[in-house]
Amino acid sequence: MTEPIIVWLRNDLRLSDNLALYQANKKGVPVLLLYVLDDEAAGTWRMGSTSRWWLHYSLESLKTDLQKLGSDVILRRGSTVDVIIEISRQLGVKEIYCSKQFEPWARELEQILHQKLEEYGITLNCCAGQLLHAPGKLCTKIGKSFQVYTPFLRALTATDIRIPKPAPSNLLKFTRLPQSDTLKDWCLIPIAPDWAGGMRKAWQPGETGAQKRLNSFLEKSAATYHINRDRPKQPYCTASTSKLSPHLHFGEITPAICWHAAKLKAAQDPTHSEGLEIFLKELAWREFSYHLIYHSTDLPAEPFRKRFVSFPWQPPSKVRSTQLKAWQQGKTGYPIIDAGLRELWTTGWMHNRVRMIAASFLTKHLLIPWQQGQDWFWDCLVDANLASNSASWQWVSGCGADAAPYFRIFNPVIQGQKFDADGTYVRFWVPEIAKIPNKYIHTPWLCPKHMLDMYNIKIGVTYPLPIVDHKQARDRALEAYQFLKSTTP
DNA sequence: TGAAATGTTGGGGCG
DNA sequence: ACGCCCCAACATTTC
Repeated sequence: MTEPIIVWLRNDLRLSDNLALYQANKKGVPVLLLYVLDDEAAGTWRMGSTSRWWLHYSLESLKTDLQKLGSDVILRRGSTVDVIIEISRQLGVKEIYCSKQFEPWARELEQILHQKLEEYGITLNCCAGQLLHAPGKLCTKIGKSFQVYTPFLRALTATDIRIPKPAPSNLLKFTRLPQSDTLKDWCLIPIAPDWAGGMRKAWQPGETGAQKRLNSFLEKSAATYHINRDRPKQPYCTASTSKLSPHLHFGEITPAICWHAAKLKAAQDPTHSEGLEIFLKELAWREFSYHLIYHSTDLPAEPFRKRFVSFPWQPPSKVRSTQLKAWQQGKTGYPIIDAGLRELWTTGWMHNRVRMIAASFLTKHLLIPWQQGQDWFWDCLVDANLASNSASWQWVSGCGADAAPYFRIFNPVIQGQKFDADGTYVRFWVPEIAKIPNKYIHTPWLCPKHMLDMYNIKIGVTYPLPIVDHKQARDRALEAYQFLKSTTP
């Protein structure tokens, strides 16, 4: 009886372009797929409730796909190291394949596992795949890591992107399957209360859903992506953006697949090339985030630009907690911000432009530390990704790599008027002010009283007054940022 | 992948 | 006819 190879699945819940699976399967011996839910290893960054919701359906979808090949995935909870060693010894496994993952805790886990397995004479093969290039590979001419996005992008596009591997057409069956949990055991989806209605409406987790999303993006949205990506219009519908982020995060599709598909489409149809150029740049931002967290493992906790360590954030207080809560619940009194936070709460996702506006508001108008926003996003986002989340929060608040300058403070009114000119987005997510005409949809507090009376809207009662005055908040933020000038970089 | 303040220009109304 | 003022519209700079 041949002993099987274990393919330890992590954020690579797919069959196509899965290098670990592909290489293991080439060996011609039975392949045992294993997923371990290990909250301990992830520590602070254990999956949030929304990610867990996604995970449930992503695994379910994977199971369905595997069943078509007569296979399945073993589910276990607990310490990854213990589980893998237990199963390996039980079945006499000599070789394990997995995808490399680059979160600091995941790298640590990989290292520990590697050592432990060595003691038992078991080999751990970590394959690349979740990124276009292994972080650490791209560096400047003098061998340093990139601090700025544009040169990083140049280096990235100058390098060949690997060709995706096909999904295996058959897997050797393994009959002596070890004990497995069921998805139900893990209680990943909410029962009472069931808060996931909006998520179900918005998403189809899993590899099939990911491929559908990519295809519909390439067909329907890519041509105008460079223009429409900044406009958060239609809720739930195929948006002007790709909405691939959660699929990419869970590895239901790889950036390499997206990259080549976009390149191919642009070559076939030149009218799509301008939009697709921008799409590729967005994939590169994702890479850049991983590049940053690879070289700065404290990125989720500490400002990249160290002079921000002593930045005068608003100290914890009752006022600050109240403001944070208003922001989280979408009750700041600024329609575009409230719409964004409510979209996040309902669907587990927020449009990119709105993420920037909302993050700028939290860190600059409210002077609340970016980590607080990061934590909220971590728990609410279906695409919660340690690298992107921390790099982006730092970017917005001015302390990140190649960050937005500190004085770039979004005016939530102007941003709303610019990118949600007809108020479609705001009206959907903030229905209590939906009847207000366009002219005042982003400034309901300026709407003439007789109109508000007509619509039965009471600003300060049925919809909040702005929790801070824009001008005052802006001046306060600029003042707070003043000290950075005198500090050495 | 800003916004606001400040500076400049040029057309039109007007004496 | 001409200068003056007003103020968009656009450009520059400052935060």
